[in-house]
Amino acid sequence: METLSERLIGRGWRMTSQRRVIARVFDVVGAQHIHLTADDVHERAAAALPEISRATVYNTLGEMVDAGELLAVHVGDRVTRYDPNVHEQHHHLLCAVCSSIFDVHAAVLPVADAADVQAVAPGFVIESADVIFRGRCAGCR
Amino acid sequence: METLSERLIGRGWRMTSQRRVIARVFDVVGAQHIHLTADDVHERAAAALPEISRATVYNTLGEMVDAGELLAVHVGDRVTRYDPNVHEQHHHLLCAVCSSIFDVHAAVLPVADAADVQAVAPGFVIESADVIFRGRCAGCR
DNA sequence: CCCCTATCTTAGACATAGTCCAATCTTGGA
DNA sequence: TCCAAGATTGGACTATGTCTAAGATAGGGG
Repeated sequence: METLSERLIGRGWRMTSQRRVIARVFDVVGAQHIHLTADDVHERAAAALPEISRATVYNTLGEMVDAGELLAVHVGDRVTRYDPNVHEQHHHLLCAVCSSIFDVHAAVLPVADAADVQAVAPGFVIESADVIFRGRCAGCR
Repeated sequence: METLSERLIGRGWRMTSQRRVIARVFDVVGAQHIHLTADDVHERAAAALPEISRATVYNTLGEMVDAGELLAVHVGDRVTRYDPNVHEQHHHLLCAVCSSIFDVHAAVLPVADAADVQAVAPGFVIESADVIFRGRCAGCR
């Protein structure tokens, strides 16, 4: 699979040094099971490009989400995390103790009962579902 | 069903005017489909008790969640909403346009494929699942 | 009924995550 | 090489939530 950097070039994005380092943060760690906060990304990007600003990191991550190249993930704290695994439909497993996040494929897509949906919100059309499975990972049990 | 106020007394909580007013915010609106933010609650509580402080509202809501009398709901913005419907297992329907939230019963409990969970997070034990169904309500289509 | 103390409430400072803006700089096509 | 569109910047600003130390109060024991 192409790297994030390559896909951005393919979209015709102007390739600045800032965007290159931000994309590389996700390239180097690999596409699986990465859920960095914006400030995590800023910290890692700044290791390669010390003068990069927080505003640029926030702007760029937001643009990557809009372009569908990153997924914004929320697990109940107030922080947005960014997940480069946009090519496989998946949900998230969250350890209640250590807050580790894992990508997981739900075997059964959650389906809301149609009659119930129409009872509580007549005319509502469901387009997608996000699931957070909560539990404990091996190390925290 | 008992009101929230009554249940708190049953738990042996000291009943201050502040707690009474906060509980009544949830009592008056009814138990279904209420998802107020802390500042919403503060505003409504202050209508009855103008000198109530934000800190008290935040503390009290947190204690009610810890006691299992309110549910803290997160739908992807950075705000915690408080849901008094703790007696029926349910998930949430979120309108992408107007951000209305509805309680809904998922007919099929989402179940992660056991083999996949063990592949990505060996030893992980799932204890619960939160689902947010995203879509559009009748008025926003 | 009143007092005492454990508990609750308070104002405001602080923390965190994210947004916005006007000035400046840079990329990449002509 | 030049230049305009677009990207980046620092820092002020907003929103949501947390913390602290001082003062107030509920409600049980006497």
